[in-house]
Amino acid sequence: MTQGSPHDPRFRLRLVFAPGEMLGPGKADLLEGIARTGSIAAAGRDMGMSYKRAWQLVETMNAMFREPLVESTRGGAKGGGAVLTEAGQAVLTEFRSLEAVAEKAGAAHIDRLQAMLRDIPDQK
Amino acid sequence: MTQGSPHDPRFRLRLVFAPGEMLGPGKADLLEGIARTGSIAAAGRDMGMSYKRAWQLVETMNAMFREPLVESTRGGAKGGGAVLTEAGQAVLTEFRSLEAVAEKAGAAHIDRLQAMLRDIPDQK
DNA sequence: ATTCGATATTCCCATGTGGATATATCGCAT
DNA sequence: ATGCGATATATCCACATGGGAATATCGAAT
Repeated sequence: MTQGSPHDPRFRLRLVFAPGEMLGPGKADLLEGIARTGSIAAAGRDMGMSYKRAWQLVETMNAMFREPLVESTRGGAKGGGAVLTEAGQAVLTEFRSLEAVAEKAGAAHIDRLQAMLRDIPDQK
Repeated sequence: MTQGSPHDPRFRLRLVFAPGEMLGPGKADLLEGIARTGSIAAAGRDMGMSYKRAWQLVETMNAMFREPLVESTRGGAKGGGAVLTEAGQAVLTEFRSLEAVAEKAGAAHIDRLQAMLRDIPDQK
């Protein structure tokens, strides 16, 4: 009887398309952060991720999809920044929807599994 | 238009109940292997996993659930062995069902994401 | 009593993942 | 011209994860 809001921390879903080509919560959160902050560095900071790692994730995402998901600019008044491309928005939306429908579909199973745990965590 | 049979390698789902308490494809495969072979070591070998790791996974599973999922015996004619308890069977079945319904529910989203890849992997 | 095969448990080490750090570059604003 | 802030990129290193190997233990069968 636990209802899964957009981000249920219990439920993690990852798509493995090929070795080294995967999409999961980490990259999704990063895309979200970039969309919100307009910066790779700021997005990384917000989720306690080093800039190096954040940038690496962006690089692999841009490489694995037909069109880049993140567009970045250097220099300028604010030093630069990054924004989601149309493809980036689409991927993010699609993945979030996937998470939502998948978890909703499996909610009953998740609840039954959780009920079998020794110490049932605070539901949410 | 890709149909997800029981084990679609693209789709990986993990439940994170608490730090150190998670259930995903690895443990599920191991449970399956134990049920099939009647041995922790054999199950580990079958999936290229060291006995040490297989045993560790069994240990954590037995610890995190109210009742142990795997019951093991030492000594005897065949040296010993391991079988799934009723709880073990239930957890395995429940998790496989979860994977199935979750993937089926998200199939359209998965296909759309895959279609955006640079090189579309061999569907299956 | 000895053998046998699997579980149980420990120790050491290779590996790689990612953090920290340093540096270079860019372009607008002042 | 200089400063600033973010991207871009490489190098070094701490740490955790897990493999490999070694050892002990168990219980039925011979």
